Amino acid sequence: METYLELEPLTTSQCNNKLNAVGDALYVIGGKWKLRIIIALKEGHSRFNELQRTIPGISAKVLSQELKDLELNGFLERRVHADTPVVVEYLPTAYTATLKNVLEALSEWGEMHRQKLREEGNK
Amino acid sequence: METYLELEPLTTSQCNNKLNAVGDALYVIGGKWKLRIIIALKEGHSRFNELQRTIPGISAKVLSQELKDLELNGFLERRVHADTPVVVEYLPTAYTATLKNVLEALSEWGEMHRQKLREEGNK
DNA sequence: GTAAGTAGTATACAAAAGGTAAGTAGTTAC
DNA sequence: GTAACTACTTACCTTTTGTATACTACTTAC
Repeated sequence: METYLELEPLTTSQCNNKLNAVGDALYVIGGKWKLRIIIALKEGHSRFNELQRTIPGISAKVLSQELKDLELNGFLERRVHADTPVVVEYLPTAYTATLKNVLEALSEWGEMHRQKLREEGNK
Repeated sequence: METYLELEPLTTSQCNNKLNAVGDALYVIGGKWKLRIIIALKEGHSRFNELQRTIPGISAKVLSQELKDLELNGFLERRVHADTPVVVEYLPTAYTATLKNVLEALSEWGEMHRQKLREEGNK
């Protein structure tokens, strides 16, 4: 369509692919809690109440919803141990490991951004 | 606190830092549209209606809101050319460039995820 | 028996995010 | 003058997300 600007590195369709890919990613790992939960899982927190304590501000209802969502999308396995005290474990799957680069990039950028805000606050 | 698992690479405070950093990042670039708009800006689309055409599904209201937000957070510069037909340009700033790794990681992961979904659909 | 911990669900409500449709105010084209 | 394009704003509505509180059901501790 309108490619009237001198330097446009991507074609319209390539640009749309990139837009869609980022959209797809945000669709499954976007939102306030998904990545936080995934990080907590990767750190070894596997029990419901433990996760709720680890992630500040999340309610039982939202945690429950998000865990179901993450299970549906293949990011975790819900393992129920039907022993005397019923214990439920949420464990990250191999697919979760594919998010490594995303998590690193986001966490690095987030730290950098926080640093920037701190500096601006001191002005 | 509970470091009962054999392999826990981060301390509790390091884990919290990571959680917070990702939270900070999602706070400014999360949501349905922010990254899409940033990508469109980086592709050289700079005018309001052009952006609206480039980003499928966004309304004028939401685009307007998000542009204000992005400007406040230093991701773009709003340049008004007060010539006869008033032209407004939205231009990505140098700070936007710091998102490079984040965008690449997200777009790569998104493509991979889409591929996975396609394969599962064919089963 | 009472309190606290396990893993949640139910219910009601509030707030935030996002979407629709129309309007404004000016310019340009025919 | 009428239609279309520029860059939005406004009012209203729906959907999503989150909060708060209570409740189930079972176990362990005192």
